[in-house]
Amino acid sequence: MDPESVAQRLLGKLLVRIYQGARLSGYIVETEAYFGTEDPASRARKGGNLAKIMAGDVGIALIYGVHRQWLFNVVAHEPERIGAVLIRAIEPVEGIGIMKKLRGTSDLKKLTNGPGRLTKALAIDKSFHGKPVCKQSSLLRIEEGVKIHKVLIGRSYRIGVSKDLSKPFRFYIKNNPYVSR
DNA sequence: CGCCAGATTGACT
DNA sequence: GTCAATCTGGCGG
Repeated sequence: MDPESVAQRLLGKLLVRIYQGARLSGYIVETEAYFGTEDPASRARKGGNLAKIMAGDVGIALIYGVHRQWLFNVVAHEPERIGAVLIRAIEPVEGIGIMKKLRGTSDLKKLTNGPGRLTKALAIDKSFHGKPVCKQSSLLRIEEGVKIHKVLIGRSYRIGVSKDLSKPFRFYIKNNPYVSR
């Protein structure tokens, strides 16, 4: 399936991290789709390891490091193509106390409302790079969540990229307080 | 191994 | 709103 469709379908799903035996989780409320050579904002555009992973098996975690943060993506694309979905924000559900400790803040609204923030709150680092997120046994996985009605899904251009495509590829749940700024 | 751009965040005016 | 710290990844030498 193409990244654009997957990005929308991931909204409302539960992102689960098993951390020291405890469940940390949150509903995915904001995503962005990234492509291959035709996407000026994608690092896969220039080839390299990231492009290889983005062209490989779907449902694999891709951890991308930038600005001293880890950004969490899931590989998703059609056969013979390149693509991934960036998870930009989640709504905290389980293990909120532990997440606050990992993030070093008690402000619930700012706990996971950004790509770098949610990886810190869930203790996601490069050790998850290349690991599957669709397996029940995985320490980092995506489970069924709540169903999001189509009319509640907003769409905009991607955030923070210097050169975007001519079509908006950011998706978020409208009126949800946990989407990024 | 050095160089440089960048999918961010948090502090400060 | 503005600004700079800080490090990963790709590439050239």
